[in-house]
This record gives sequence, structure tokens and C-alpha cells, in this order.
Amino acid sequence: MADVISPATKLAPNPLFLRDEDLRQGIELLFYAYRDFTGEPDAILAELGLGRAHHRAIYFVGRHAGITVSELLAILKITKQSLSRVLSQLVREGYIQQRPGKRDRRQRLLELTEKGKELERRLTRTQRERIARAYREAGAEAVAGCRKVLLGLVDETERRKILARPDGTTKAGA
Amino acid sequence: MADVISPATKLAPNPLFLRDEDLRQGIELLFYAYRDFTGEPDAILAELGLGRAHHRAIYFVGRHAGITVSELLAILKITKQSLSRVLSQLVREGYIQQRPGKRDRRQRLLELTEKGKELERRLTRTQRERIARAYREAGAEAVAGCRKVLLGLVDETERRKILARPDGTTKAGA
DNA sequence: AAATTACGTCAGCCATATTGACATATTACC
DNA sequence: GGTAATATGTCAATATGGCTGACGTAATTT
Repeated sequence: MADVISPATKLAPNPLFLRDEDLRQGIELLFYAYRDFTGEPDAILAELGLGRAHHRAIYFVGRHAGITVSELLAILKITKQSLSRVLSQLVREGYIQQRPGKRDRRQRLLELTEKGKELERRLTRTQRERIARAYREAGAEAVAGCRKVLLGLVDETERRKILARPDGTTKAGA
Repeated sequence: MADVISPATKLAPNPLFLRDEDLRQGIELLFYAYRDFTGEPDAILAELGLGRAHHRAIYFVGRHAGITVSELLAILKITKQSLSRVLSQLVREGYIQQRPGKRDRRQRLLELTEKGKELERRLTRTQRERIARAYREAGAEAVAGCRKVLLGLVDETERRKILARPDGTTKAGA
């Protein structure tokens, strides 16, 4: 039960659901799901001259109003230069608003403007509906299973953060 | 039961697992899982001067030996110009081999060389291990649920193709 | 006063995608 | 046999979203 994955072999007669074929199906399913999951918002964004990166920023700023730049960087795992470009465009075009932190005035706490919230809702709606449909069709039990598995795919160090994060929505820092 | 998603409202007292909060968790989980799922192979690829796009091509050519260019395009959903660059590099560097179709000699059937197979195994191994661990920890039932949900996220027209695809591995065309 | 932190920015590079136009070989059809 | 359609490739231009490295500034910490 310890060596469920026989290294570098396709013919491993693995027990259960851990056969090479099943794992490959998992890899592919994740690819297809992600591919189609991002398709609809991408189309909306393209009209506005924005890209997927903007969506991610808008999404997480909406989710954690008052988030700092470095916290956002930690979530997105990109460099500050990359984020900076995205963020400054969103500020320039009035989707996101910055205000200095109260406790630490070096910080620039981020929040969505009304325009930003509107776009966030519009973008997220398509994904929420897609997920809701999938959830509904699969049933509560399957959903619980899905969450378990997906969480297991995340780097271990990140897992705690994610579990700690939800509900900690209103972190108005100033 | 029909309008489980009340449009543009956060406070919808939805039944079950379909509350806004749950759906958002789903969105995020997918983001985190995908982010970390692609991290390891990306590092290997970077050393070789390749990118994620090369991985995808290698993966699916490995999975469907003898696949045609247009079939591969249909899976990846990118333009042929994009694929062309990736593919010609992989051929040039000896990871992928082309041979004309037997029945239709316009086709260039794709298959991995030994070098390509080696790289494919190396890349896929990290993902397979990650999935295997997640599966093992979550249990068979959760895995089944996960598959159901992820499949539900895929565009409907694609779903059939995916279900039809697995096992149809050996499509040696020439 | 000096070091560190939070953030921004400039410059340049690379990978991955796009569209549009055109070329070639092959097959299919009338 | 000639024309149309198909499978593939290619050239050129463009955009996006990452990256590294270096430097700057304001605020906080020590």
C-alpha cells in the first residue's frame, strides 16, 4: 500500500482508483475543466481590453476588501512588477481604488470601486453559474469529494492559508 | 429549485452547498489547485528552454500516439500558428516525430520519440504523484465525486468527446 | 541615524497566444 | 481532367503576461 505508484511504468497493476489510467484521466480533466472555466470571462475581458490577470486581481480584491499589495502577491504568486502593471491599469481605469493603511501608511490597501464591483459580479457570475450547475448535477456528496481532492492538489504550505482564509472576508484595514 | 442563483446578490439564502460562499470557494480552489499543479513541470521545462505549451503538446501526443495536427488543435483549442511554433520546435529538438498518414498522406501523424517519451514520463510523473497523493488521502468516493464535478465544468459539447476518448489510446493511423 | 519594509517604476527579455494572408500537397468531387 | 476542399505549414505583426535586475521613496523599526 506504500508504493502505489510504481515509478516509470505504465503497466503497474495498481489497486483501486490509482491506476495510471485513472491518474491520467485526472490530469486531463483538470486541464479541460480549467480551460473551459476561464473561457467565458476571458471573452468579456477581451472586450474591455483586459486579460485574465486583471480578472484574478479584481476577484481577490473583491473577495478581500482592503487587502494589501503584498498579500495579493502572496495569493497570486507572481512578481510585484507583473502585478504592478495589472494593478496600475485597474486603478487608472477606475476599477480599483487605493488608500493608505491606517496603522502602516506605507501600505496601499486595495478595494473595488463601484465600477470594479460591477465588473467583478459580471465576470464571476459566469463562473459561479458554471460551478453551480456542475455542483447541482453532481450532488452534495460529490461536491464534498471534489473539494477534498482539489485541496489535496494544493501545496501543503498553502493549504492551511486557504482553509484559514474563507470567511475572513471583511478585513477592512483602515 | 430553478433559480438557485439569485442574480447579482450575495445574500441569497441558497439551499445546500450552493450558497455564494461555497461557489466562491470552488472558484478559488480550482485556481489554487491548477496553480500548484502546473508548478513542478514548469520548473523542469524551464531548464530545457520549453514552456507549458510544449508540455501540453507532448502530453497529448504521448497519450494519443499517431494523432493528427488538427485533432491536437481541437484538444488544445489554440490556433494552428501557435501550435506550429511549439510543434516545430519539438520536432527540431527530437522530442516528436512526424510521419505521413497512410490513408491520407496530407496528414502528419505525430508521435513521441524515445527522448520525447522520456521527457513525458518525467513531466507527468510529478503530476501523477501529486494526484495520486490527493486521491489516496481523499478516498475512492471523493475521487468519484471530483470527477463528476470537474466533468460538469467542461463545456457540454466537449464532455462527450472526453468520455469517448479515454482508452482509445492506440490510434495508430498508419 | 541606520536598516528594513512596503510599494512603485523603468528597462529589457521571453513565452504564449492572437489575426490575417498566403503556399503546398493531397484528396474528393463533378 | 479540372476545380474545390482539406491538412498542414509559414510569414508577419501584435498583445499579454510572465520574468529579472536595478533603483527610488516613504514610512517604520531598531
